[in-house]
Formats: sequence, structure tokens, C-alpha cells
Amino acid sequence: MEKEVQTNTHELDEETLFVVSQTFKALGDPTRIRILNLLCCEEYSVNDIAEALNLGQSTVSHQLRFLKNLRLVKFRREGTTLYYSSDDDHIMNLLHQAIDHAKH
Amino acid sequence: MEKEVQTNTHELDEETLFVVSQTFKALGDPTRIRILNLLCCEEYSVNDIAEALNLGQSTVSHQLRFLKNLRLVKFRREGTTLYYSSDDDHIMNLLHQAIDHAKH
DNA sequence: TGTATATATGAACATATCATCATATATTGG
DNA sequence: CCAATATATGATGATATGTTCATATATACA
Repeated sequence: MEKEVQTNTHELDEETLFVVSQTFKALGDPTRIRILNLLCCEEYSVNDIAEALNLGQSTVSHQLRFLKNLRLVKFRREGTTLYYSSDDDHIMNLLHQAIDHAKH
Repeated sequence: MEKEVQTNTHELDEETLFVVSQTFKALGDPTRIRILNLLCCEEYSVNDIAEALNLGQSTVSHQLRFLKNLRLVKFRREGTTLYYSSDDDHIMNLLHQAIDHAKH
């Protein structure tokens, strides 16, 4: 797998720019970072997320919808309970790189 | 049924959370992405950035201040001209990972 | 059925963000 | 000093964002 080298004279196309900025926007909010970080290794129900992070149920639900739209999380139903988990290893990897970087 | 509140073993400390979210916020705007992408391999003056990306001088200056505050860019003076360049290889690496990811 | 539980949704509000405009500052050369 | 050039700054306004509240939906089960 070789990588394309992008020269400075070549602008990013509209679509790439949009996807990249949307993705980083998703990671640019403390609440979403906490949720994603929690879902890193384990699935959680909405209420469990709310309880673990001390957030309102509605807040968590709204943010999960945001993350789900970007396909950063997925869910699985069990009765009335929805178990959410991370769904984009690459982006989760970016997040953890940034966390490691920030800690040093 | 109440559950034990999980001790925040996996929780991020306030400072890390702030730094990470700030960093991703910086990368979450198309204009800043374009600027950083331009500064990837080469230094540019403010006016050259504005011209290359078709942006207003003031817009570029404001965004450069933002990026400078986060130490993502640095500058060097030559007369009245300020040459900006990227100053955080790790974050630039994250950006390019995301760009590559978005392109596929 | 009907109630309880889990989650989603929409409206409303406060705040943050970004581009633009006008102007200020700083450096150089005459 | 003054003019020209490059950049920075502050104010403004439009739009985006995030949380909260109230309510709706969906599922399970008696």
C-alpha cells in the first residue's frame, strides 16, 4: 500500500475537506470525547453512559445520535435497552493518539 | 435498581480533556485544515496563505492566531513579513492520517 | 389492554464560532 | 519624519453548537 504524496499546490477537494472537518468536529467536544473514550473497549447502554459520566439521559442520547450519524458508534438492541459501542477503529485510534500526546 | 457508580478508572482528567478537545476543535474547521495542510511542508507569509487559499487577510490572521495559541504553527519575521510554518509534527500527522482516511 | 422502563425527539435558550469590516500597529525605506 | 507595505486587532452580526426541559416512542410483561 503506497501513499499518495500530496503537494502543497494541490488543494484538498471539497468532499475530503468536509469529511475531515466533520470528523474532527465530532472529536472537538469534551462530552463526545468522554463518551467515545468510555466506549473504547466495552459497550454501554445509554443510561449507563449517563450514569458513568454524570450526564443527562437526553444529552447522551443527542450526542450518540451525532456520533451514530458519523458512523463513529453503533448499537445493538436488547429489549428496551440499546447497547452502544465504537464503530470506527481508525478514528478511535486518532483519539487515543491525541490523548496520549496531550498527557505528555 | 441502583447500580454502583463506576469509579472513573477510564475517565480522562480535566486538563487532558481540555487539551484534546481544543486540539480537535482546531482541526474541526475547513479553513484551518486548509491552512495547516498548506503549511505542511513549506512556510508561507500571511498574504501568500490568503492568496493561495483565496481567503481574506483578516480571516487568515485570525485563524493563525488561533493556531499559534495552540502551538500548532510558529512564525519567523523577515522585515514586515511573517513566515508561518507548522510547529507540531504529531498533530500534523494526525491531520494527514484523517485526510488519508477520508479519501478512501 | 395498561404500566413501567429505556431511549429518542423537538423546542428553546445561552453560548461559541467564524467571516467581514474598519482600523490599529509595526517595520522598512526615502 | 512620512509613506508604503504587511500584519494584527476589535467590533459586529449571522450561524452553529450544546444542554435542558418536556414529551413522544418503543418494548416488555403482567
